[in-house]
Amino acid sequence: MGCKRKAKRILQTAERLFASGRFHEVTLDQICQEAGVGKGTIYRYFDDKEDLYFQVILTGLDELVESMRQVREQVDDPGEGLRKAACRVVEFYRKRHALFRLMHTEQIRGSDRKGQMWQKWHTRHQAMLDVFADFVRMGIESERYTARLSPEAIARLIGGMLRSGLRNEDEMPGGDEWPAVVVELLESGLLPRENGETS
Amino acid sequence: MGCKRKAKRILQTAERLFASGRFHEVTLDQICQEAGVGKGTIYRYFDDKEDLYFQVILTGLDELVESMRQVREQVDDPGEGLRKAACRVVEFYRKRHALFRLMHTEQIRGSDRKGQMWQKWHTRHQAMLDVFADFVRMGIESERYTARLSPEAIARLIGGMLRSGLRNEDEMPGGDEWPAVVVELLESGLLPRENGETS
Amino acid sequence: MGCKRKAKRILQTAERLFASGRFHEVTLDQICQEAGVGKGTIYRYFDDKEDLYFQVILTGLDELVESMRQVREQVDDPGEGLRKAACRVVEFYRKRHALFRLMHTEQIRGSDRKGQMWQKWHTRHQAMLDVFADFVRMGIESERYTARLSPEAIARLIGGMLRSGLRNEDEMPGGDEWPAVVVELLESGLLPRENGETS
Amino acid sequence: MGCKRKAKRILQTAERLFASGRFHEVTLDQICQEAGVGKGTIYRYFDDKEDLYFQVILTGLDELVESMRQVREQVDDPGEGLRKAACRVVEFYRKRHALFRLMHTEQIRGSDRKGQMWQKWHTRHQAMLDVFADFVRMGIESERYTARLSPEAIARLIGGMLRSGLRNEDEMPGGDEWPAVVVELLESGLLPRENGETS
DNA sequence: AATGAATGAGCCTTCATTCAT
DNA sequence: CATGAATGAAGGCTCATTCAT
Repeated sequence: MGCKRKAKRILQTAERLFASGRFHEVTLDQICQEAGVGKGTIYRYFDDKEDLYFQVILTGLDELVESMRQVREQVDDPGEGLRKAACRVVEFYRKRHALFRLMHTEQIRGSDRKGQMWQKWHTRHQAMLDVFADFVRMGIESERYTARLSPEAIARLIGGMLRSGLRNEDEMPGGDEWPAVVVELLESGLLPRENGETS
Repeated sequence: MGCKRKAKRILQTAERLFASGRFHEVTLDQICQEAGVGKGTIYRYFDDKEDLYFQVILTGLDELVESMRQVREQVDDPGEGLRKAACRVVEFYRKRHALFRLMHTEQIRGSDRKGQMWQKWHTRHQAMLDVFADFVRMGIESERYTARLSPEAIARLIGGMLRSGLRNEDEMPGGDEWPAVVVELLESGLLPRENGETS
Repeated sequence: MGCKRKAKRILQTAERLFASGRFHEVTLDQICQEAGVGKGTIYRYFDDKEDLYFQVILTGLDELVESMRQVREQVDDPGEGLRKAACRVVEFYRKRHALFRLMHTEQIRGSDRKGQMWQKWHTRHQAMLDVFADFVRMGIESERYTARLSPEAIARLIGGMLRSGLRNEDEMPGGDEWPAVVVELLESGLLPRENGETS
Repeated sequence: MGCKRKAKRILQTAERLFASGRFHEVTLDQICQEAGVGKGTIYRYFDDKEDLYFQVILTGLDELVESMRQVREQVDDPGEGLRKAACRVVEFYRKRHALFRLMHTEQIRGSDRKGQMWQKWHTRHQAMLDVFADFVRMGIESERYTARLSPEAIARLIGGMLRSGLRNEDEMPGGDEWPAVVVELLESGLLPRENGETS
């Protein structure tokens, strides 16, 4: 039966609200009100407010990770892979704008339940970055790329650039191309090349 | 006389505590306790908890901006400028680790007082990025650099990479060199060069 | 069901406590404690402490006004009407001694929410005095009374006398008669009459 | 030396401010600010906030009592005495409008220091009313007045009427005459007289 | 004597959580 | 299962009072 329908509604509403304000500025009253459920219902599906918060994030990240893995399986060329993956990330966060803010909140390390949650966040975030890292590694192993940094480090740098780009899309080139442009910049660098071709 | 001494103490304590937990997890009791001042004293120097929070951020950013501007005035070469500026940012955040978390929290836009605070944050953040953008522009105008992105956009990308690097310094090359390495990567790109020189 | 039961309990307790001390001397802790409800419950039924305060007053005044209007509908003779109305006022305040203090507190004029509350207070207070004024007007129109003051002014004077009497009932004639005696004094005056009849 | 100057300034400012809001709405910061003295200075002349509050009231009442006693010594005729005393009260409160609100606040009975203060208030208030009572008694003893109420009770009634009149001067006859008119109403009554003359 | 920065007890208010219906 | 009235712990904030200068 639609017993998970309500959980879904709660998650969606929470995603929207948590994105519009800080944790302590969003009340469970707001969430259950806008989700159209009773306040107690939240506690039937989630342990507490913190749990709901993390479920929103983890559920979202799961979708993104799944989407990224498809790219890795479908593309062989490192450059194309990085570009597609980058576009995939940006597309995802454009649609789920609310999630964007949540995902990149600084985590608090700890050993309690909250710490375990961040552990899960870490795993998924890593899984997403691994797609970038895999393509970079592929490029290095095929001697197409050369770099003084590890694939993992480069993956993080890509992540950082995409994040900055998303936060300021108005400064980026229009359309859906900018993630590709960013990746190409990383491939070619700022210094002009003799055989200037990039892709 | 040391009439501002207390305000300083409060700011420092608040910086440390706000960095160790989210806004709502830090109580004014903690702050005044660890700062060694009475609770009311906080309100002599700051409007309220929110104001204190912002002052911590803005005060920190001011220091960083000042430090960055020195680089711009001391260095002429674009590449060296970018490297030094990048190192300056990383050095700053290493010393003020606590500030790092705070500075990159997602801002909430608004027209009220909180919105005005974020406006100020924006101004300072922009001023910091402008140093990067200026060096990039310098490089482009001297035809040393070539890029399909605006200097401002590239500045943001650098900022994003540094942020990612700082959050995962263990994955970056050891020592104080990695910011320079990151800048060099951006300069040279991943694709191998015929005349392999980098800087 | 008894969903308003708690609000009633809160109002009654607040009436008693507010009457025993000034606004700032009564704490919500006292109120909810003595009312046997949780502190948060107060805020389910009232906006804040100030609102509770005004609701106590307005609710009480409503009862009095209702009681007064009955007198106006039941009595035709001006003198009898004034006497009965006066007795009604005094009886009411004797039973609701706590309310007496509250009702005659000086109001603060203003245009904010507090001002609106006092506006409501004014309306009800006026409605109560109108009963007196109506009887006086009736007496004047039937040429039974003659006066250099408007019925409204006389109504206020009656109100003032009753207030003074209530505050010092020990100086007034015993029993329930003194309000009637006061009205009769106003009717006949202090100067002796040739045909000494009073009522 | 002018060491009492400051106390005077504080009293005057406090009188104005206490009249403009309730006890808890007036802060010592406001008072010392508007009085142009340091906050600590208040405590050199007054025990605490409560003490200052009462000193404002008592000081004012003392002036009024003094003024009333002059009337009693200068006038012999009961009617004229009552009229002059009534006018004196109204004149006083017109000039010291701020005091009016304070003087008629309901007192809280108690045995502590606050209770002692109200005791003093009572003494002065009684002294003021005694002037009215004395004239009434004079009238009764000279068989000019006849009444079923004691002179003290009638004095209170007069006080009550004047209070009501003051609170609603716009409803009273214009000019300075209305206190006299009120007293004359009490003398003559509402019922028409055969030999209609009043004074 | 005068000042006003500093204090901290105390209070209002919020809101996550519970549980009777 | 769902609800939302009730709860009370917790925290932001105020302001009377003190005391070093």
